[in-house]
Amino acid sequence: MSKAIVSREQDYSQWYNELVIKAGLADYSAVKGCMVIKPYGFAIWERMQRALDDMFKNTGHSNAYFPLFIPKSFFSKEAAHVEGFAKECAVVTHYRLKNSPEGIVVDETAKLEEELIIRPTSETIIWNTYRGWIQSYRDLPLLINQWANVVRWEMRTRLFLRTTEFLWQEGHTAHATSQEAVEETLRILDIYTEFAEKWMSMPVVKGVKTANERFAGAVDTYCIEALMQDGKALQAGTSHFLGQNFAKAFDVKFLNKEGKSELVWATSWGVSTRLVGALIMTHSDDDGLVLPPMLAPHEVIIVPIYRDEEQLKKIMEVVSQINSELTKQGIRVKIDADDKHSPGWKFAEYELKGVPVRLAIGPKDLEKGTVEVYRRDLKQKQFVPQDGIAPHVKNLLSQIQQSLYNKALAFREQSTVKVDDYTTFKEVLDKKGGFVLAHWDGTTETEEKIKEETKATIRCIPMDNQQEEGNCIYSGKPSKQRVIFAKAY
RNA sequence: CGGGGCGUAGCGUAGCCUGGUAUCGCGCCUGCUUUGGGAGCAGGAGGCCGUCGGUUCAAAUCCGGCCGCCCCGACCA
Repeated sequence: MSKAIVSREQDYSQWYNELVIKAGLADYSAVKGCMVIKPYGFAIWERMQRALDDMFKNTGHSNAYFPLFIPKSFFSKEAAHVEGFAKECAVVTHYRLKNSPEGIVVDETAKLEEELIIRPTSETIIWNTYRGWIQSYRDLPLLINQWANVVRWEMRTRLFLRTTEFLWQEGHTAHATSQEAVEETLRILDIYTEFAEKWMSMPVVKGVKTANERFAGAVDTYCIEALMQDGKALQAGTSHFLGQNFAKAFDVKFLNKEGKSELVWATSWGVSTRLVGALIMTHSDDDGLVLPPMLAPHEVIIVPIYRDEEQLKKIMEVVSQINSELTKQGIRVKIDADDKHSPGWKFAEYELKGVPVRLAIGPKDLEKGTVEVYRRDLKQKQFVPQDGIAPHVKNLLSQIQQSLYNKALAFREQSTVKVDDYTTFKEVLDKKGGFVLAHWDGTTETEEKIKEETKATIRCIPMDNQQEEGNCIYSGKPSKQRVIFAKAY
């Protein structure tokens, strides 16, 4: 089977789909809109989970687990929240099947008294629970995260980027004061930023969503926005300051130090398996996946090259030695001494899978005491002495991690333009895409109009945005700052 | 839900217009030779041509219904 994939230039979305399938990250499933995450794809997600989980734990959060099902009545308690999610909820109405002449059918006598919603997010069930957990200021802050699956019945799906069921983490915290809750919201936004930039080598813009793009039920939604290689923006994570909206809806109060009863302040925040899609679209090329070492299931693949068993044995002595040196440095190594494929096949395969560094060791290396070192991102080969290989590779991996970030950042910078008139605005979005920095009058009406006419939305108002007098690109009304417009995933 | 495309071996496909024994490549099995960029040769296995119905002596091919998937758009992380 030829595993060559279509080029990005030819058809970007086909490139993406083929890459996901051929690199063995995921498969389509028997259920429309749902995917099977295959071991290699899941391994990447597991590395993401571990890194994020450590960061959450280091900032005082604990994991817990809440039910998949949410009573329908819970959902209707927060008005904006229901409205935001009502259109995409899967609903469980019955709890039994039975045999019939037509085969297995739903047993109509087994109807649930109250329908259960399959969680699209867990605010409601969690806040209903928190009511029982919080009585006094001593119970606060309550800092909880859960790793879970959620279901949102989307009209159109795309592997990792938008599937009907997806995996994520959702943090839900309760605080005594508004200020504390806002601080938490921003602390998490910083964690997401650090994760995206350090681990994924993916530069992001931190910002605030406009009213239009805000989470249903939030007072403020903060986000990190990344730019993909095709010039489209991707929201990589969100952190919400929920104010007292859910506390009001679920009557969650605490007694403060003065013995007075107050509503608690809340946050919620999440990132999902969508990040795997973001990772793919940020770094990969026409030969396949390119993974940043810190998230790659294997940082190094070692391919021995040999003619016969005897030679393999000799080469494997060197391979084992190198493997143990690398492993001692904490590097994740895979050795592929399999006889079923030729070295050439393996080279292509591990390039497709994005393994950052490949070491090839053959008879010539035995003679010369060298190793062929190949780096996936730049497709460069060099011969390096076996002596001192571990520090060399260690250094190379961190160079790759940094270089991927630099490259992605350079791309984003060159794809970010300031625009001051609507004609140019449309032209840029049409031809080039990318982030367009433009003045906006702050109204939802203008935002909607622009969206209708150009398909571009306001991705965010960047944090610490430079204040600058100007006129709205659409209405001409005065504006104090530029916001980021882009077409988005 | 609208528009487009597709359904033939595990995967990718030809054949369909103009009906008559189902094509090719990859993969798989056996053997030998190979192995530093997706190895070569020889032999072999594998098909209710998505599904239901119609037309016909005869249907992968023509006609109709249904089902499924992918892509583009509206909705959204």
